[in-house]
Amino acid sequence: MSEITISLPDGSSRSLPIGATGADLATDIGPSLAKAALIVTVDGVGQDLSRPLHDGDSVKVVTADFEEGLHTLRHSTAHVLAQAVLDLWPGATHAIGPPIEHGFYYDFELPDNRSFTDEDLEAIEARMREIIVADQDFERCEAGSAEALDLFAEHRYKREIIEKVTSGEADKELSGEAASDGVVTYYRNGDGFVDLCTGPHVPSTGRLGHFVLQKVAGAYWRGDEKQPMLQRIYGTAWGDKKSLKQHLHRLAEAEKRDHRRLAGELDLVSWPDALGPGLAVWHPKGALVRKLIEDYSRTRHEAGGYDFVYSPHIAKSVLWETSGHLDFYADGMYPPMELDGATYYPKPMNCPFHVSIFQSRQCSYRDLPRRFFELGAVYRYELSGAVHGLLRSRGFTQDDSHIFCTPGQVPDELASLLDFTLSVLRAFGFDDFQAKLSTRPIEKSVGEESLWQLATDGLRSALESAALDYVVDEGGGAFYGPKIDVDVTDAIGRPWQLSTIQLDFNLPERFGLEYVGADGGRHRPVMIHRALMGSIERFFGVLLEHYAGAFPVWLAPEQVRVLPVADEHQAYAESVRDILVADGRRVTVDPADEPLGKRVRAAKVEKVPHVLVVGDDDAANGTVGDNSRGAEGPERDLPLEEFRSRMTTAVESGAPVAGPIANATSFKEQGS
RNA sequence: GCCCGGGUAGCUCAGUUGGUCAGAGCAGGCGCCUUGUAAGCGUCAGGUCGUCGGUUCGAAUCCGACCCCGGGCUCCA
Repeated sequence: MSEITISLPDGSSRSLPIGATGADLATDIGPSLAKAALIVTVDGVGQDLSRPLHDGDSVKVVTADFEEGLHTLRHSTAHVLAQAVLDLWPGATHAIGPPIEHGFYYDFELPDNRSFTDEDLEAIEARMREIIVADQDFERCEAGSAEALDLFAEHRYKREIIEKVTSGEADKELSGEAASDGVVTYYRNGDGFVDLCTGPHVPSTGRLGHFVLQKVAGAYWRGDEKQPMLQRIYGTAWGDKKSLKQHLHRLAEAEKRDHRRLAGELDLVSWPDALGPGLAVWHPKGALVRKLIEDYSRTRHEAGGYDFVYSPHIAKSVLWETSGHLDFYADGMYPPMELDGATYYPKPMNCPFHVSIFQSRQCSYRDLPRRFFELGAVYRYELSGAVHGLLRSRGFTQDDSHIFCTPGQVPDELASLLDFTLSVLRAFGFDDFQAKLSTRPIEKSVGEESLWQLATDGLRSALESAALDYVVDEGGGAFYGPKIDVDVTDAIGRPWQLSTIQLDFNLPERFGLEYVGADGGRHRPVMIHRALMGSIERFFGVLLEHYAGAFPVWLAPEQVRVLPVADEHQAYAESVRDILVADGRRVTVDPADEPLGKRVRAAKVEKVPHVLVVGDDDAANGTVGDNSRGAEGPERDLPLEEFRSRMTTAVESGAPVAGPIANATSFKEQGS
């Protein structure tokens, strides 16, 4: 046999001479593909174009249009980054440099423990471009471990990887960096630059170039805070100039949506230095939106069979000892206060209080499930570097509930809980969900196997009946029970983890919770912790970014602004306002002491959904000119009655009170 | 907590090598203008240059400590 047969993704097959490579295959298919090809996948596994194919291989020629192609391109760009850094700083050493979403990074240690500056980034980028222009081949090599250790004698992190990999101790992250089976693979290019790597890589550096270096950051070696802090350089890389440009544009757009920026611009929330990190104050407009969100939450919970409860912000240490928080969560708690000989802690969670309420009287199975709901403010000592606007703060309010039920009630309770969760999130314009089911950890956990089984099956069938996309994190659950986390995708495609439904077999045990069953005996209830928005503050921040500050009408702090054309229309403007206010709308009048254009602009900048301009014609005819957010231009001579009824429709469709939401997408349109 | 970069008026920022460097625009106050859909004109007021210490004849500028902010890392049972 002098030929091999290769099958292609479209089901066709091709014959090539023995010894033909991926590059040969691409050339055989067509010249433009040959030019665009970066690697091939053989039976789904990436491989350099220069490597030979074998008879019967199922091969895909991969270009930058495929995820694997971009991945390789970014990985190869990371190699060039390392090459440039090692060129420019003799004595520098490189650690790991993987591709990541949208780009890549590489970790380094520089001589004398120095770090990179912004000017360094420019120099590195310039050197990288020289390497790319030189069009150096990426050459795949193999070595025994002793030989490899010798090759990387000057590079302690590479040696550590080789040792870990060859002894079989490598974790997932490291094994991608080197090789397997006693053979170490590495790549060589240019004048002797070598890097440990399993590949594959693009054929030569000339295939790269649509990249920018973005930032320098510190990163612990192997992500362990006990290990040395390395210098990480992040970059982004794409297959062509246009994609790179688009990506940079998206980053700029995301920055414009930053909730911290919008919170200031729209006068919603601020973080005075005097309060301390992670602690915000809510200005009237922000507080109004927050109140609308909270009111909606309360209304839904009231209709959903929840009992409202309240609990204090601090409690004696015994409560936290019983709950176990002082054992496994002390680092996250604010420090204690000594009062009257007792030790009090600010609460990091609401659950022990709700448990206390459950304990306050004897309970029959007929009373279950009991669902306690509280917008409970908690305080957590987040690391100073972790604090981030409203998305990660030290004081926040959970839309927290604890449900106590019998084991038999668990499946139904979970199913209705998940429906409830999704329905509430949809009301805020989220309709793209991704869930994660976390199951029993392999190592220590509490609770009987049958209970874990029941709860995990319950969660799974709830996910399935809600037709929700989900992934399973095997063994990823907490030691005390399985859980579901729900992510939403926002208007520009970013995921946010909001909701959690967490089973707890531990707290009922620790507090000795009981109910009296139908058999007259005492039984232990199952407890479910759940938060839908998670934290009201964080949810508000996510909404602000989701809507880019343009809240839908039902949430907008100011729904309508009336602008009289001149002073003589002030009285009519006020009468329009009064009529709308009587309808329950939030309306202001901006008097004519500035030019109309300026006042229109101010209202637009503040993202008021409806700007009504009223002049002579309007006062005479009972009309308004509606310049609504997102519309192409103003709508003149609109009868006020018509505007009122449109507003009623808009507000009512925005905040459904109960049950499944039929037209969830409509709010998104209003928000745009 | 760790690495890097920052902190000048309410906001956004300019301030060269230490020496008329306390500045601009917007926002705010007061006048004028009376406007038909995204910035009218004039004028006034505003700052312990994050804080505290140091170097210097002299510090927004140099040094140290601390506070706060940003980007990462770690963390988010």
